[in-house]
Amino acid sequence: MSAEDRATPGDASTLRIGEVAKATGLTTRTLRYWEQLGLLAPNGHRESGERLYTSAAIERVGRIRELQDLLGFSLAEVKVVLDAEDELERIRSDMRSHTEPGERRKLLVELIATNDKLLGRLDDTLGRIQTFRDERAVKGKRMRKALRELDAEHSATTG
Amino acid sequence: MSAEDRATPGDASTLRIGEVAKATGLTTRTLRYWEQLGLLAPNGHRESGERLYTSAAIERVGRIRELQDLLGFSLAEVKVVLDAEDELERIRSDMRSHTEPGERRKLLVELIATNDKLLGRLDDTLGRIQTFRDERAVKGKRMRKALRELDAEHSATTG
DNA sequence: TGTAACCTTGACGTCAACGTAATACTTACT
DNA sequence: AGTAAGTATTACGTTGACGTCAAGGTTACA
Repeated sequence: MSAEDRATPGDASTLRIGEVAKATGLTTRTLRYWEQLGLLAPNGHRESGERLYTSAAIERVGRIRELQDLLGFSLAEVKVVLDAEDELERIRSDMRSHTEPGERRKLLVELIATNDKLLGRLDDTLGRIQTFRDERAVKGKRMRKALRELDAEHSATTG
Repeated sequence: MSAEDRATPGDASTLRIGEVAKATGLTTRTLRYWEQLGLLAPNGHRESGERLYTSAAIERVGRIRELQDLLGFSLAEVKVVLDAEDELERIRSDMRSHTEPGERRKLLVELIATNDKLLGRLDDTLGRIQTFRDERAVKGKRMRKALRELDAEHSATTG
């Protein structure tokens, strides 16, 4: 019967959904929801229907959180990025497969465009946050100066 | 009757809510909602109750959007930052008021702490986005290399 | 073998940040 | 003065990203 299972169920590196949840700090609900959105699929299922993951899922969760929290992407946007990454991985591991060179080239060009677009977006965001940061730094200096003046005034009064 | 109005209603620089909306690209609903949250108050009202703004409101909207979109702050977090900024402005314009120096100093120290905290958060975010960006750049280079190799292979076949 | 802990699939609830619609008054323009 | 366009308030609807039961099957360990 173990031959029926897809995800090497006896394997020590096989994780149940609760284990992935615990390892990532997410809830099982979130993991199922993300699966529903096509962000994170289990490696396979047992006959009972139980989801089985590998440790790669944990890394993928980290990637998703990075995009979600760090860059403020919606899960739909995250999916676009991850799909591109997956596509790239597929192409790279599939490089000498039976796929036609023309087709492969087309995919690559598409990926490069996607990547460049993302890079542009990142640079834009970086620039704007940098500007904002610098403004803040200037304000901080002004505030410290005001504080020093206040203290000098006080010591002049009391001294 | 015009003497009853608070916000210099005949003034050319006085804006109705729809004008602010048009100038900022927001809806009037959003402006009223933000007002409800204490983020953006009109400069005054007409007797009819109509809200009246100045161009400062437009700048403030920009500031809110910056915090909201750029840094991914919730409107509650935005409020904290804006309140601090307002407080600073009040202190600066009010520097020789009747407020006690001790009190002013305390406020200033508090503002500096808030600002430093925000700066730290910004730097953290900047660093992480930078890392992410660099990863992407590396991947881009790899992709371009793969593309070149693909093209070289093809020209070798056909040439 | 029992049974507590875990998993499954629904399905309804929640919270932020608005959208949208209804009703009534005001402003602006002809 | 008439009327279209704008505004106010109130209130219910929506969307994303989950939380939280409920009912029932499965796993794992004593």
